Parts: sequence; structure tokens; C-alpha cells
Amino acid sequence: MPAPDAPTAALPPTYDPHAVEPDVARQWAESHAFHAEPGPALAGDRQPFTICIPPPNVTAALHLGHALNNTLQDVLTRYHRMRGDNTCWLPGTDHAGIATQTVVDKRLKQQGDKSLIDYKRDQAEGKPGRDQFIAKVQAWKDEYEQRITDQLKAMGCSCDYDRQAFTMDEPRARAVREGFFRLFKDGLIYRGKRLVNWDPVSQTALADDEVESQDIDGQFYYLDYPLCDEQGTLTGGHVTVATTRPETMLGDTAVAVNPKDPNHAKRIGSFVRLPIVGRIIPVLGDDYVVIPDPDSDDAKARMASGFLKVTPAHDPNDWEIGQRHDLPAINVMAPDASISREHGWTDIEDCDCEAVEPLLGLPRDDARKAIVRWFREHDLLADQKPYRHAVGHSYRSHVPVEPYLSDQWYVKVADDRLAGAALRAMAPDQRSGGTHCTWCEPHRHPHGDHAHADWEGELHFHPPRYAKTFQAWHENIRDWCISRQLWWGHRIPVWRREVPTEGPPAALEAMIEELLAWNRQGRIAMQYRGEVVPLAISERDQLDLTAFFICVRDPLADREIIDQLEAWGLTQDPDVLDTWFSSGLWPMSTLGWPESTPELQAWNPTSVLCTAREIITLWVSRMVMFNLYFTRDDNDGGGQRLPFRDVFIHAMIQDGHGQKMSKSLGNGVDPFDIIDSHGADAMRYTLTSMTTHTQDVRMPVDMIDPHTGQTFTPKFVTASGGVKVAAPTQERDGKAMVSSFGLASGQATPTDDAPLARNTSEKFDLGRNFANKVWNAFRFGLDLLDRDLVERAGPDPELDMASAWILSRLGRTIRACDDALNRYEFATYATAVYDFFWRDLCDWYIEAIKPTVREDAAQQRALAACLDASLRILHPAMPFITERLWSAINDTIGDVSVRGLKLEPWEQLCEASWPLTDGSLLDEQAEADWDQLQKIVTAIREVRAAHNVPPRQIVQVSSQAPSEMARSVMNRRKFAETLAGYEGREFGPNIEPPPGAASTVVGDITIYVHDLLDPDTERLRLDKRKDELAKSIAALEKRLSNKGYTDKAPPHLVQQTRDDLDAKQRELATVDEQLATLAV
RNA sequence: GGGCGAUUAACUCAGCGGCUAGAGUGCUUCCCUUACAAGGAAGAGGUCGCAGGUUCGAAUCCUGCAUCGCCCACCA
Repeated sequence: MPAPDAPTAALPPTYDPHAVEPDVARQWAESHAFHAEPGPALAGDRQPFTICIPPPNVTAALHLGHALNNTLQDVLTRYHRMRGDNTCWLPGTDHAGIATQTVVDKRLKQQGDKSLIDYKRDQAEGKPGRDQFIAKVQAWKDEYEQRITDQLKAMGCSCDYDRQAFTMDEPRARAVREGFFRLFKDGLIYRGKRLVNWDPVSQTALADDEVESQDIDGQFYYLDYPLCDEQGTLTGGHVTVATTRPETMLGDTAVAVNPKDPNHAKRIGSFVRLPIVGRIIPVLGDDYVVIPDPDSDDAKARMASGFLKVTPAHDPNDWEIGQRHDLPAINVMAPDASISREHGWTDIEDCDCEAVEPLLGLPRDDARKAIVRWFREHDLLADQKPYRHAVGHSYRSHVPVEPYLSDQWYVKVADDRLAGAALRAMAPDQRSGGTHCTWCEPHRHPHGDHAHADWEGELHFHPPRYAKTFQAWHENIRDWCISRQLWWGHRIPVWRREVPTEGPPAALEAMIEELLAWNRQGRIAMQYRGEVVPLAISERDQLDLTAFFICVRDPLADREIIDQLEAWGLTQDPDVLDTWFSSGLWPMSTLGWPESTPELQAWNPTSVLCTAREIITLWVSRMVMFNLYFTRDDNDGGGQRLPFRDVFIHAMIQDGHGQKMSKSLGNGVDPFDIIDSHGADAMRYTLTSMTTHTQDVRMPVDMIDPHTGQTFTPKFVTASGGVKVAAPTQERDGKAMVSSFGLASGQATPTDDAPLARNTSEKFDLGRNFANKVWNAFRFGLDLLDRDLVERAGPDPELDMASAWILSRLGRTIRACDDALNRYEFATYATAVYDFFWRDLCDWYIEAIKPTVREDAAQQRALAACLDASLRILHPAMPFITERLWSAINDTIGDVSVRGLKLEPWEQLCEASWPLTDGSLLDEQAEADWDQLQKIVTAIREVRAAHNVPPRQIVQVSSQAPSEMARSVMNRRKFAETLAGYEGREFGPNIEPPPGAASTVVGDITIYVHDLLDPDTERLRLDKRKDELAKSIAALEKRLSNKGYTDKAPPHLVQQTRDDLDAKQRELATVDEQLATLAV
């Protein structure tokens, strides 16, 4: 028992994170240590270091994937803060438009409350539905934003919480409005009638990358269309079109044939009468059509009939064909993807009413069945074959996306000023396809200014392979649909008049003049018939007011304009912007853009973006394009800037079945669960140590029985989509509990009898054990250290071999940490500190100095320096425990710097300096000597273990060595004696083997462990050793007998092999001798 | 269809031209030694997915194949 007043009395023998973390977190919060101010850029020698958090969606709480993401950011942030950089980590959350709206709507339905449909009805009836629904979503957002912030704080994330941002708060909204305005003004945003990816459940358009491909088993239907003349008179015969989507035939406006098709091209120029509908449509030629070939490798060629039905309003390819041939696009569906005559089916009056009537209102699946039935009944279904193919699904509602004709807003990202600039921003060594820009030669934009010559790309991906994803995306990019028919999001700041104006021409004239004036003042921007105003509007008297789009720069500030516009009968576009529009501005909007703030000047570009690879196209791309584009117009002297210089892409966490961990799948693990079972530091350390440059890491998840506290592997079931998840309810020893999946999916509700079971994973034992080791090493260290002795030793005491060695190892470890962290090699960093602290410091050094350190000032100093420096280098990964121990050790020791290692005292560890070493800590001689000593100690321990000598029993050892070595052995004897538990007897060049001694050989030295009279054990040991030696001698001889090796391999390697062989042979001889002695 | 990655000990992963291929967990034996049993000492356990090739030398580089995972791609 330590004395009650000993420093260790304050520290219990087992580390309890729950007793430490909240206090430390409070201490940090009260000290405002994480708040940063930009100050003048590059003041003194302080480098800026900034990270913008990838804002988590407010749809749900964070899971382990976020824990990994944020841990890595915090490791970097804390490291740079300690390095003395002007460090700021900006936290925040994302409103996640469609995702959040969907989640909240689903929850409202589950609770039996008024849901989106009801609010929409209210809104249509003139009641305040939109605002009320948004209020519901806002409440959800408030709840989860708080949860997320609590989680970040519990994880120890050292964000500047004073700067907490949200993609829809006012500063961010301001940035969105300004960004939209500038793109609009520059003609990079336009209104287009296009086929969009329509989600019929959410009833909104989706961007291309919000569509997920899934293979489904479908059918190929072969439909006969009767041939006719131009007037519709049947001429006999038919063509057979092949389709997977018969229901869209209602909107067919042509049949296409490949002009090169030898069998079918002759039909070009004829007409068919569309069954059911009666529409007379041409057969035309288009290269797109696949020529049938039953022997082709291409499944489509095998399935093709040669005739393609063309439905421009319901298929993207057909849309293209329609554009080429000037075909009408006839939309036959309502926004919910049911068959409808109300949305563009202009010639429905001509139809066979009897056939069409029953189809109206049918969902597309039912319509498909009905239409196939109709064709079959009318003997027009030629064939039907099974066909597996990819179908795009909404990433939110998971239903097939409907290509749907509608008016939407687009960003012209394919423009050179956006995608081209993003490509040029790539570091030349990461851009494939030569050093020239692959983009601008062929796609040179007439108005794009080329910054090539003076703008060296410096966007780097880590690992570099992800640069390829980025490049490929921008080389094939298509315009980005940014309008969403949602309520939760940034309202599009565009006003227009829905109905033609009827006012007198004079009033109209005045109105136009007013608009043009505002336009000149830069308060609005205008587009007229798709062209940016001002332009030559020659026929003012024929102006169509409904063809004007008026973008108001800052509708919130400029009420005068809004009031006037509304007085004129103009209304704001009801749609909102794609979430990624505001996320794309994140590195700017969080720093105050469009104001030219000190933050923006000091911290943009930010240092690194830390994210997962799934988001490279969705998000990274847009931030790069926006930041480059918007900074080139700003007159702040900074010029065109990237949002960040480095992109670090980390692994995705999978569950024990190799499935991606995600909220929507329901297999996510709450970091709070891990913090509860293992502690935040353990979680962080383990996650850090898992972060290598691979793509994925697997995390088998267990559950904790809330009744007993025991860990067990839950029963898994296959949920929808084939995903393996823990069964919603679990049972152990007759007692029930609810899994987190059960709760998240709403399939089970925790009760007193069946409480929620937390998750855990034994992977975190690594970090928990390490934290405990650190804790105990410090308890012991605090007990051993004596402030007077440490100070008396001074910074440059005469070091014994052990102390010189451990400081040398410390110096190497600090270097390894720096290298690893600068290269984003987190696992390397984690392993380096682990090995130093546990293996070197605890297992060897502290054990070696135990008998002497209480009186030995030099050892006191070395130990103090090691402990102090260890806390500093451990801190980025394990901030809580190190901060707690820091305050304990701060009370015990002062400045413990040693020569070559500066360790300034500091009140809080999170603000303390990172240990700086100049290389003079390294001592190669001490390292070589210690290496030899470790071998001797291990050899003796091995003998002891083989003979079952208990650890406490001191053995007698003699050793024989060539004279020059013997002296060295004498010097290191005291450490070896301590470590191997022996007492040295005789040393010298010629020692008689003591009778009854076991022996072992280390290099030149033969070691005798006295009084181990068990010849059988001895023979076994020596035989085994002999085998090993014989094997490696054979291998070495073989290598040396290969003249290719001796001729071509580096000489030092060959020499090393020779030395090695020599040593092994001598050792073998000694072992043989000993075996011979045993036989006597 | 194009691209990226993985395949190494029972499990989860390092290593990515040259030590007898490592770590954590698990397993075996010994030890509750006055920091730590969430610990200490010793140990067992691997033809590095398969087949070729390059090289004096390959887990590591190249080619092909197999299996698994992810990203991108217009659903006739």
C-alpha cells in the first residue's frame, strides 16, 4: 500500500474513463482552449491549420464511421495545435434536405401525426402547411444537432464550438444566396426542361449521383406495332419493338431502326399506328439502335429486335433521339408515376378511349401489367423473355427512379470555369494522362480564361489513388440539377411571373426600366429566355414577362425589391436547392464568405479535408469548383483559391459481415455505446490504430446484456435488402432485450422488462488495455519520481546505458510520429507510440531501473522526460487520460527537458508544446548495446521458463566471453541481472562450465545458469536450438553459394550474410559441445 | 461494361523487393514479483488466394485466373 499522501493515492489502480472524461471535458470547455482567432495571416512563424468538419447530417445521431472520421480530424487538430500552429477546427451540421425531410415525414407517419401529405394539402388550400412542416423538421434538427454536438464533445473533439455552423443558418444562407446569384449572373445557372431523375415517392428531382444502380430481374417484352401509311391506314404487317418498360409506350413518338441494320433498315420512312393510343408515329433511322445479333457477347444485341420504341418523355436515351429528330415528348405520367392525362398527354382525345380509360390512375407497375395483358389479348405480344438489368433507384426512398420531363434549375458544371478549373487544380503529379491538362485542349471554352501558366495545381489526394476518381468524374461531368421539389432547404432566390401580364404597355415599360436599373446596381440579375440580361432586347413591345427570371441578390436585406416584385405579381420559385449546393460552399461559408473576413483570409484554403471516398464526387468536387470560382472574383488579394490543399480519404467501417456501417441500413453503432463500454480514449486509440491506407475495416459487433452486463454475440437476421442485422429483440436466459437495430427501425421499443442492449466490440480492448497501462505506468512513475533529484540532475546528466537507450528510442519515436502524422499514416503513429510506451518504456526501461531509480538522479531525469514526452505524443490520440495525468505529473515535476529535447511546462496539455528533438537524443551505440543486452536477458528467461524456475527465484549465472566482450558484459550486468532475475558469478574469457548448469549462447557469449539439474529438459532445448541453427545455416549457405547473389546484391548485404553465417556456425559448435557434455 | 481495392496466424489487421513474415485478440504453460491479472515471462500457430513471369532475391513488382467488397456507367 502506498502511503496515503503519496501521489498515487489519488489515482485508483484501474483506469476508469467515466471518472475522468467529464471532468477533463469541463476543464477544456472552461479554458476555451479550442477557440481560435485568425489574427494576421502568418503572424510570426505561426502557420495556419484549419479543418472544416464534413458536416454530419441532422437525420440521426453519429455512428462509428463518424467517430472514426472525427477522431482522425481531432488527432490532426490536436497535433497541430501542440505544434504551435494557429489551429481551428470548425464544427457544424448539414440540413441534408431530402434525407431529413424523408426521415421526419416517416416519423410523423409512425406516430400517427399529420404528415407531409396533409401539410401539402393545407398549403394547397391556402393554409400555412409549408411553414408548419418546416417547423417540425426544425425541431428534429435541433434535437439531433444537439445530440451530435454532445457526441463530438464526449469523443473529445477539440472543435472551436464557438464557431458551430449549420448549412441552413443565416450566415450560410447568405453565402448560398450570393453563390447562386453570381452563378446566375454569369450564366452558369440556367433553367432547363429536361428529363430528370424523378423520385415518385419523395416527388422530387434527384441529381445523377443520388441515383443508385441495382440489378433487378425484369422481362423483355416484344410488342407488335402495326404498320400504316401517313394517314394511319393500316397497310398490313408490323414491326416488333423490344422493351423492358411497356407502360411507357403510351408516350411513344417514334420507332427507331439502325440505318446499318441489313434486315430492318428498309422500314425507315414508314409509319406505325401505336396500339391503344392510335398515335401515328414515324419509323426513323438512328445509330443508337442496337442491331440484333443472336451470337453477340452483348446481352442487349441478343435480346434486341432491331426496332426501338422511342419515348422521349420517359427515357433519357429516347430524349436524346427525340432531340436529334425533333420529336414531340409526350408525358403520360403524374408526379407519383401513375398514368395520367393531366401532365402533357396532348393528343389523348385521339385515343381508343375504351383501352385507355382503365389505365388512367394506375401506378406504373400495374399499368405495365395491364398493358402487357392488353397486347396479349389483342395478339400483339410477340414474345417475352427474362432479363436481368440495372435500374436506377432513389438513394432515399429506394424505389426505381422515373425519368421525368420537367423544368429544373441546372448548374453548368461542365463549363471550363468549373470542371476545367477543378481539373487544373489537381497536383500535376496526381493527374494522369500526361502533364498537360486533359480538359482544356479539346473542350476549350471560348470565354474561359486559362490560368494554366501561372496556376500550379496543388490539390493532393491521400492515398493518391483517389485522384483518379476525382479526375474521371470531372472529365465526364454533366450539368448538375440543383432544384428539388422539397420544403426543407434553401429556397431558390428567383422570382418570375406565372401568368402573362395584362397591364398596359406603358406600365410594362416602366417595370422593365426599373428591373434594368436594379440589374445595373447589382441588386438583381436577370435571365430572359435563357440569356443573361442585359442583352439586345430589340422588341420590347413584345416582351413576355413570364420569360424573365429574376434572381435577387439578397432577398432578406433587399425587402424593397421583393415587395415591388410581389406587387407586380411575381412569385418566388417554390423549389429548394440541392443540399450539396450549400455543402459545396462549406469551407467558405463557415469562414464568413461572402464577407472578406479575417477568417477567410487566414484560413481559406483550409489545410485538409478528411472524409470517406463515397463523397468524392458528391461533395469534394463541388467544394473545389465553388471555392475556385468564387474566390477568383473576390478582390481580397488572395486570388483563386482551393477549399483545401489535401484530401485525406479514410477507410469505411464495415460490420462483422462486411457490410458498410450506416444509419439507413440500421447496423450503425453509437459512439456513446463504445464510450460506455471502453471509454473515449480507448475508442479513439483503436480507431486511430485501424486507419491504414486500405479501403475498408471490419468491425465485428457484440451486444451487452443489460440484465447481466455480459457481452455476447447477438442473433442476426436478414432484413430487407438482404442486409444482416441484429434481430430487433434478443433473448438470453429467458430475459428479453431490444437491439439498437430494433429501436432504430421502429420494430421494437425498449421497456423495463426488455431494455435496450448497448453494442460493443472487443476490438476496443486494444485501446482500453493501453489506456490502463498508461495509467498504471504513471501511478508508478509518480511514486518513483522525486522533484529534487530530477532538478538536481539538470538537463544534461551523465546517462547510463539504459537511460541513453530509452532517450534515443524516444527521439526516434517522436520523429516517427511526426513523419506518420504529416503523411496521414495514422496507424503508424498509433503503433509507434504504443511500442515505445509499452514495449520499450514499461517492459524494459522501468523494469531495468526499478532497483536504482529512487536514488539515481540521471535515471530520475530520464524517466521524467520520457513520461512527460509520452503524454505529449499520446495526447492527440488519447486526450482525456493524458490531460488528467498531465495535471498529476505537473504537480510532481517541473521542466524536465534534456539535451536535445525541449519539454516546456504548460498548464494544460492540450495547449502544451509538441516535443521537439534535434537528433542529439539519438545514440546508436547505446541502442546496439541494449539490443545485445535484450538478447542475453531473453536467453536466460528462456532457460528459466524451460526449467520452470519461478520468477521470484534468483538464479546464479556465469558467462564466458572473449575478453573485450566480457568487459562490456560486466558493464551492463546490473540491468541484465534485474531483468532476468539472476546474480552474476564468474565472468571471463575462460570459464569452466559449472557442474549441473544449463547453458545458452548469445553470439560470442556462452551463458551458464547454475544448478538446473534436468538433462532431459536441457537436451530438448538444445536439440531444438540446434535444429533452428542448422536450418538457418543451410539457408545462408545456399544464398552465399549463389554467385548471382554475391555478384549483384549490395556488398553490405553480402557481408552481413557472411557475418551472420559465421556467428551461427560458432553458436552451433557451442551447442554441439554442450550436448556432448550432457551425454557424458 | 469501365475503374478501385481486398485475399498474410483461429479472428481483426500490419508489412508492399533483402533479418528466422509481425501486432492486437484468442490459445498453451508458469507467475496474484510492493504500477498494472485490462498485468508479467515463455510458447504453439502461417507452403502470405491460385498459376505463370521479371529478379541474384518476391508476401512485396508484372500478367492471367478465382473469390469477396466498393465506386462509376442512359433502364430498349
